[in-house]
Amino acid sequence: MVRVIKEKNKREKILQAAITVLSEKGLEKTKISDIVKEAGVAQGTFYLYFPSKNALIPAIADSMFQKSLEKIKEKIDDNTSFFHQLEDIIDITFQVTAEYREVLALCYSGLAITGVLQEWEKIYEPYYNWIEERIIIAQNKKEIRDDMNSRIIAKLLIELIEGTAEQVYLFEEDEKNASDYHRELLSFIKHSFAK
Amino acid sequence: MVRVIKEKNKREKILQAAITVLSEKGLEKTKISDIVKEAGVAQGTFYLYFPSKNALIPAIADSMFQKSLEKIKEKIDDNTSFFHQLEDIIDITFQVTAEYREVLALCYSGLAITGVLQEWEKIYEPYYNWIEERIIIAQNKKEIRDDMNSRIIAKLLIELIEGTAEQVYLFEEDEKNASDYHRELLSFIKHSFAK
Amino acid sequence: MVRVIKEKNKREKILQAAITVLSEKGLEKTKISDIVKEAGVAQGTFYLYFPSKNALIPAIADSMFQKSLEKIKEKIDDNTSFFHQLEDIIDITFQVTAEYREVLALCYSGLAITGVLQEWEKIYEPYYNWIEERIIIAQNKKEIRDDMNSRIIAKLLIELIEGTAEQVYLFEEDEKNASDYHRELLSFIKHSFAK
Amino acid sequence: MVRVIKEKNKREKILQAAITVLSEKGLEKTKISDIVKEAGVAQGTFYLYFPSKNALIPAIADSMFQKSLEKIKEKIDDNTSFFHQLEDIIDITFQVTAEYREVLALCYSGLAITGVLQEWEKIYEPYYNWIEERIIIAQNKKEIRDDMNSRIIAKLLIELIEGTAEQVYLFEEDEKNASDYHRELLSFIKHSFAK
DNA sequence: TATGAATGAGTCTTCATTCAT
DNA sequence: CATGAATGAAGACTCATTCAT
Repeated sequence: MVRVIKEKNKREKILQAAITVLSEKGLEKTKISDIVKEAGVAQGTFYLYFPSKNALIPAIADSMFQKSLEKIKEKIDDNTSFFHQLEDIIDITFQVTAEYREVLALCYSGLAITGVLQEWEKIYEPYYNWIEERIIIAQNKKEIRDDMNSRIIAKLLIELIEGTAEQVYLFEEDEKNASDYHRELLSFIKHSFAK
Repeated sequence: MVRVIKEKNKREKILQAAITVLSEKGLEKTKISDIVKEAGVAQGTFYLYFPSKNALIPAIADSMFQKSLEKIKEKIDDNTSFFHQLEDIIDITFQVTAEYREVLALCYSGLAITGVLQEWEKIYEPYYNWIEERIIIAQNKKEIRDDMNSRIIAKLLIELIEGTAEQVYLFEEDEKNASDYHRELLSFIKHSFAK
Repeated sequence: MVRVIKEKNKREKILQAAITVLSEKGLEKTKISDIVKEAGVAQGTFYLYFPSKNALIPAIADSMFQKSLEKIKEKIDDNTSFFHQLEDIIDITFQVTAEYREVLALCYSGLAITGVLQEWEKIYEPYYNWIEERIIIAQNKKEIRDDMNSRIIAKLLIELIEGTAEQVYLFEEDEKNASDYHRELLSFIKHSFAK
Repeated sequence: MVRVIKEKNKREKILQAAITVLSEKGLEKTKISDIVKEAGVAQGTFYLYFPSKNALIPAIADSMFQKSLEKIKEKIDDNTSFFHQLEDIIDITFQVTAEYREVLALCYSGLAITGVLQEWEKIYEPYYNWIEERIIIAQNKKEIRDDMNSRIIAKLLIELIEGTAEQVYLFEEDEKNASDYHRELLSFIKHSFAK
């Protein structure tokens, strides 16, 4: 019993160590030896759980994303208005982006480097679906205009929110404008959905 | 004189070769030796024009971006309405993204790798400014609502348009939905700006 | 009881698996993991029966050689003439070489690698002795000339027969000349022994 | 001019260093780093002249063999009798085998390991041809019996001489019997060829 | 005996960069 | 400016072996 828990933890342990080290040093400068040292396992053990260094990136992206989505789903109250939900989503996205900025940058670049851009789509799929649902519900409730392709708009919405959060926390030199971006973003989106 | 021109072109020749090879093979798999072979120069010659391999990425990004912006500026007619200009911008962005999809992915990843994310801002600066100007003009002309921070909205706008284009041409499996995305995007933005 | 038999066979099972895999992949590319997979036992089990990977080679060589010698001894009729016996020996040597060509190549290379060339001598000892006996008997019977060192000639003889078989089945591209070699070899030896 | 000589020497330098080190340590234990240290060049330089570690073996075999054959050809006097020539060939083969025993063992095992046994044939081709010529000449001169396939007998002859030399210098524990082997071998062959 | 997850030492190879010509 | 042979640091990955169960 204890054994099973241990086994399950070993992959997770390596993954967490990888996130830690990669966040600090970036993809190129991170050596497998750094990761296993951080994880407290042997060099060879890494290769029992991951086929290669590059295989880490999608695994991390997936892990990161799971957490974000969980956080969002758990915070959002289905009984509040669509716009209120939107605010919460933006809040959380900004928070998560701020907290994990290095890892996110890593994921973007890593997926591009390793040439598996399509992986993103698979990872995002549940998020797209979940947002689309909210949009359809809001359309049915007549909260927002209904002459839009809910699927595409879900993607644009996520793209816009995450892109803005990245703009603030990854590209911008300081974050003091975060609240301005936040406000403008919300306003921009509200107008887009307004009937 | 002919010689001088040739010499002057050598940097450009290497840059073009780099774009070609990088587009085909991706960042990790592209070796300097591939680039110089493609360019038809000696290995050492590369280092006469670029200080290092990593220095290529910003140079390419810059080159790419110049072309895009030029194309946009030259196509946009200042006398048409803001929304008409918007349509043109979206058109061109989609075109450029489609044409240079691999290079763009490369630029994103490359900038993240080399840790010079702030470079982006410098490169984009003129574009931000130019869009901001259009927004201010449109606000003054009362074409669009004026309760928005023109600077921030310029960034959001560019982010949204480019993000959507990338969605279509980099992440999506096929491009047959391009026109749907195009239409929804335009509609989304129009509603945002509407008074 | 059945269990005991099974256990006893486990070493043999591993040895056979090793022969199979090594014949297919060669020494360098064969991993212990391949062998145990083929044998259907666990990785650690290998080390219950063999102290190391290199220990396989002499074990295989020995096993191979035992079989060959048994086959030869059982086929040879002591009552026939020396030259008739020679023919049979050549026949069998050609057969065995043809059947186990990869394993033989392996044994040669393996013995050289592990630096235990002298092992060969030990393994061949019984064969040398046996051939030498035949030679002495034939000398006593005046079937062949007797001005030769029976010990040395036994070695030369074996060397020549096996070398020729290897020439045909290991080095030659096709085996269609096997019978020519066979005939020339026999004739060559006969003349050597002739009074 | 000096430059050309230098270039030509660098590959040769590495090859000689490889022979030295491999003779001492064997294939498995020899590291590229040992070879380049011995050769006095950089690690990477090795790969400018040889595609891999394994590529050394055929190159060494070839080099070794060239030297032997040259030595033989230069020593043999075409005007002497076939049997006299035979004696010289045996002499030289014994000498060369004694001198380069480790390298020869290496070549045999190495070619087997790397699975390129057929290379041997290509390398030996000129030697086979040269011996065959002598046999044919001797047949024409009626020095030896002419009811033999000169091609095959050339191979058997070489096989027998080299095999015996290896027996003496590679497998035998001490070499004090060398002259006995030498005498028996010559006698064995003479009888084979006798009319 | 049997297992197979874990170990970690060990090395081949790559490739950005340099510099003598 | 141009060359391209030479450099050598650096690290991903392998795999024989061990040992707790």
